Order: sequence, then C-alpha cells, then structure tokens
Amino acid sequence: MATTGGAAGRPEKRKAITQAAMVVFGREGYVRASMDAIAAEAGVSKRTVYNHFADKETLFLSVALQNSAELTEKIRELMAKYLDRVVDLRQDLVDFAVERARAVLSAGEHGALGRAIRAEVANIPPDVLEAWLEAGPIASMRDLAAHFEALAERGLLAVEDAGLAAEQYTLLTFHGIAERSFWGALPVADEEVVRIATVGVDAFLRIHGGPAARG
Amino acid sequence: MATTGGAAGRPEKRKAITQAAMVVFGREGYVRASMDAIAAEAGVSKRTVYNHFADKETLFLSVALQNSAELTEKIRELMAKYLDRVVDLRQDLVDFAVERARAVLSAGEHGALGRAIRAEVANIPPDVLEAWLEAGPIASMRDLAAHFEALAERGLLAVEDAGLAAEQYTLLTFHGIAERSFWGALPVADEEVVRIATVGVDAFLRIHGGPAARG
DNA sequence: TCGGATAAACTACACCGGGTAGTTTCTAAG
DNA sequence: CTTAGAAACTACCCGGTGTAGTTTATCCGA
Repeated sequence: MATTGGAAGRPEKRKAITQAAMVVFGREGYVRASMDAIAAEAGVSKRTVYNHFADKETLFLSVALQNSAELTEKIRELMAKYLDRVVDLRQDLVDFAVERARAVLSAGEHGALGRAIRAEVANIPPDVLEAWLEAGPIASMRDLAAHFEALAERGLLAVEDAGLAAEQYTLLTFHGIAERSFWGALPVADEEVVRIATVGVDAFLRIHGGPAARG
Repeated sequence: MATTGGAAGRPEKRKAITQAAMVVFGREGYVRASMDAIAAEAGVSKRTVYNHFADKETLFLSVALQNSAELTEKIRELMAKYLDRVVDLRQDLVDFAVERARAVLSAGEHGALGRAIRAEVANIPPDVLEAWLEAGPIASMRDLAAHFEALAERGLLAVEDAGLAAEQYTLLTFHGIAERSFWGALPVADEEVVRIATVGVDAFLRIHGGPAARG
C-alpha cells in the first residue's frame, strides 16, 4: 500500500523525489512529465516513487503545495529584509519588487511549478487549488498588506485599504514582468526588471504615497 | 501532400476544423487535446484534418495566430465604441475595462486558447511566439496607447508616455481579474469584474488623470 | 437547361511505432 | 524481515499513414 500522505520510507529518498518532481514538473509541465523521468532525476527506482506517492496526480499536488509554501516563506524573508525597517521608502519598495521578481521568475526555480499549476488549473480539485492559493499568493498578499498597514501608521503611505494597496503594488511592480516572461518561461534582462519595478513603484506612490512622500 | 499553408480543400471543412481546434485546444490544452477529438468535434474524418494541416503543431500554431488576430479586432471595436468619443472619461474607461475583461475571459471563447499558448510557451518556436504577441497583446497595447494619446491631447489625461499608461491601465483594470480567474479557466462573478475595473480606473486616474480630471 | 463524366476532396477504418501509468516479479542489502 | 532497486510487463492512448470506397463540385456536350 502506498503511504501517500504520512512520512514513510527513508526521508532522504522522499526529499530527493519531491525535489526531482519539482524540477521535472516545472520543466515539462504536468502532462509531459513522466514518472520515469522523475524517478531518474531523483536517482531512484520508479517503484520507490510509488512507495511514497500513490500516483502521479498525488505527487504533483503534494509538491505544488510544498513549493507554494516555500516560495511564500522566501518572499516573507524578503519583506522582513526590505520593509521592516524602512528608511528610504521608494528605494526599499523598488528593492523588494526586484528581489521578489528575481525569486519568483529566475530561471527554473520556484516560478516554474507555478506555471505548471496555472496550466493545469482546470484539472485541479477545487479544495487543493484553494489550499495552494491560500499557502501561496493569498498568504503573500496578506503579509504585504500587513507591512503596508505598518507603513501607513508611520505616515509613509496613505492607504485606507491595505489589501487593495498590496494588490496594486503587486500588479504595478510584478505582474508586468511576470506576464512578459510568461512566469519565468522566457528570460528577462535584469535591467528590465529593475526598470519596470522602478516605474511601478513611482506609479504606486502616486496612488498611495503618504504625507511624507507627497511633494 | 498536406496543403499546410495555402487555402485548399473545401473551405467550409477547413473552417470547421479550425473552429473545432479552438474549442478543443482551449478546453484541453495542447498536450491533452487529441487529433481524434478535434476531428470528431469538427464532424470530419481525421484524414481530412491531416489533409488541411501538416501536423498537430501546425494546426495549433495556425489557430493560435488566427485567434489572436480575432481577439485583437474585437478589442479594437470595443475601443472604438468607448474611447473614440469620450464624454464621461471615468465611466467610459470603466465600461471599456469591463467589456474587455468579458470578451477575453468569458467562459471558453477567446481567452481559453490564450491559456493554452501560455502553457506551451516554452515549446513554441520563437518567431511564431513573436508573431502571436505582435498580432495580439502588443497590437492591443498599441491601439490603446493611441487612444490615450488622443485623450491626452484633449487634456483629459496627463501622460507623457502613452505606452506606459496603456500598460498600467491594463494592469490595474484587467490583470487582477485575469490572474484571479486564471485567464478564464475559473468563473468570476460579473459584479467582481465591475468592482475591480472601477477601482482600477480610479487608481489609474490618480496616476494619469489630466487637468480636467484633477480635483 | 439538363444529365452524366471526371477529378478532387472527404470518409471510414485498420494499422504502425512509440510512449506512458501503473503493476509485478525477482533480487540485493541492511 | 523489511525496504529498495532493476527491469520487464500490461494495457492503453496518441500521432500519423495507407487504402479503398464515397461524396461533391465542376464542366461539357446535346
């Protein structure tokens, strides 16, 4: 019987499998990826893969959730680094936008799986999709909103709806690049990332710039 | 020999095939879609499909380009309707945003194929991808920029870079919904579309509102 | 205007090669 | 005795081709 959910078997093998699954699913997408390829990438027999995960779909969804949580954590660290102790608001907002774009879209790593999920959205069970959103994009948005709230209390931003501000910041500084690079599938020049982030922050500050930021 | 490029065979059959291909590719995605399913959907034998299109990839790319051009034309009409003779700027910008979102994301139709392309971007020949972008998103952006330019000359908008304004308008009024619905894969309540468009336009006018729009 | 000949296009169906998910069997090692 | 590895096996589906027969459009002669 496959130990689909709980931790079973050698943990390091399981880790190797999930890591390999992220790589292969991210590179090939769900449909194209084969269990043989994942087993090979993990340096493990296919039997072992099926000992840890019931089937292809279970493996994919499991890895997707894990990846989503990891990325959220990484972004959370970036926020702590750039938005906790703000001195130069505009510069810090630009730096965070750039680093986030790099973290999500830089070749292969975290964003690739997100692309696979977006491609498969119609075939993902609603509750799993919900969980993925909650652990990923929604969580990041909440974190960002909390930071904006704090900045607003310091008078650096003028926001009545921090959630809305977080969304608009993300749209203006990130989604343009994400769309242009097709969520990391195509490379984007780093100067382009910086340029878009800068322009986006300026626009954002026009909307939500606080008293201290208004000319 | 397959008559891949030129018009050959019965035109109505060819039309039925491209139409069916749009439906099936849009619903299943490139990899999952089978040529059998497309032939069945078209009410045509599989051999006929291969008489009109050399192979699956050719059919997909051909249909993608056609679809892209059609959608661009549809959006162009919406711009003509809402942005040619503007009287109430804010209302017209909202109306256009809502109608565009409906046109692109409404269940199944035009946006579905775009999703398939975004999923396959890594496997699409660069020159074809370029052509798709040029006939689709880039063309629409240019059209919108031209309209903004005209509005700026009337003093309704304050834009120095109309292209940038067009992008920001699109981000603020459209991409939020597109991302939330995964480009039409999941349904979105119409009130939500209207709400996001309205909020987006207000933000946009904070950035680029012209003299006549400033309080 | 009509009726059949002709050629192109289409259909139905079997078929091939290749690839995949998932299972099983057997073997080795800790 | 438990766990994993290797590899073969099953059952299936897909892209694409070959073929033989059928439909459809076009044209030509009376």
